[in-house]
Amino acid sequence: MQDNAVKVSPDDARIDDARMEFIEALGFLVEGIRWMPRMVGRVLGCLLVADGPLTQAELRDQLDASLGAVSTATRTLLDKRFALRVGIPGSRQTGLIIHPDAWRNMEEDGISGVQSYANLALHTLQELEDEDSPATANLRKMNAYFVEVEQRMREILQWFDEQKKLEQ
Amino acid sequence: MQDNAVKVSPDDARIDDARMEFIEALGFLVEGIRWMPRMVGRVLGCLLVADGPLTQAELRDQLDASLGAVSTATRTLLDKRFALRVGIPGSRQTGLIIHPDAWRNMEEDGISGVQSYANLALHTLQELEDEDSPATANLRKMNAYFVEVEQRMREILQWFDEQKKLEQ
DNA sequence: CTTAATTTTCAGAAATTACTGAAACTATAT
DNA sequence: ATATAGTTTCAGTAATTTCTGAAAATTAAG
Repeated sequence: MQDNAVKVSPDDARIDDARMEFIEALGFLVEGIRWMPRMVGRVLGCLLVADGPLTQAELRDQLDASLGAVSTATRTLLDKRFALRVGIPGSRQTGLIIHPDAWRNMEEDGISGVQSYANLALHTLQELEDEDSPATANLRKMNAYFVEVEQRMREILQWFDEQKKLEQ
Repeated sequence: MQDNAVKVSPDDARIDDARMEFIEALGFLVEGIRWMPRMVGRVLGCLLVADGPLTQAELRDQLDASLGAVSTATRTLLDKRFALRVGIPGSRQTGLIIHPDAWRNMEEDGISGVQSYANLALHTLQELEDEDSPATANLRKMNAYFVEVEQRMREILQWFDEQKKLEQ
């Protein structure tokens, strides 16, 4: 039927536009994170809106980038446990998918950064031998804040674990 | 008394070392944030371990940096509401101190970043017209995560407000 | 083992970032 | 009003980042 063929194509195109917009927008957001080039965000975006594993060659085609850039971005996502490799039986290709725990892993990694700030303040407080000055008051406030943030981040990890339980 | 004079001086030196270490360490931590040069962290560090307002000239001396770099870092800290200007009566100098709500302001700013991620996922979901695919499942998980984080960050703002009430 | 598809690594180029030092600007004390 | 201490801006430079494209390495099928 002609009607059908005419109708489906534009729909598909619109969906592709939405996905491409998402990929580029995520690229910009991720670029706002240190040591996260835009390409990392774009590859992450591709994995998020893909309906199955993607090879690096497919990512290169979708993003019109070099294989080198895709490989580097892929490594970053694997290192950060945002992406996962999956084998494709009967093929020497390696598929990439979004890690099932990508966001939980992101949260987990964030905790160590927050701890660095908390520990730095605490360590300096100890060096200053608890004298009572504006400086030590500042450091105590700094430490209290980052300890509080860490606590909340741990609660988010628990939230993930409860979610997972509910799914099963 | 000689004993006193001999004893106090090394103590002071040790304290200064501790402060300088703090300043440099915070420089490195802050350098880990996009669009935050190390100098911003160092100036922030100076303000945190200072026992009173500092002028830009004093910051330059402590950090052995150029006035230009100090001025730019100062502007960044003022824009982000990490630092506050205080007038010094009878002087044309402007003092800089750590903002009393520095960490609360940091948290507040962080929320808009998290919202960007949540909104991007939601917007793309709407564009994809709630089809039921792996892609939309990914986007729903992404949105749920960032909404959850936003909620926790708002709780931290409340925690700050409660703290402030207790202080008074 | 050989071959071919795929991935990684790396040199070089382009773009960006962050500093210095000097000149321009601002504001206050006299 | 003037002089001067203090601050900002900006051109130039050094360092860093991120990409491309090609060569090297890896891996699995035949």
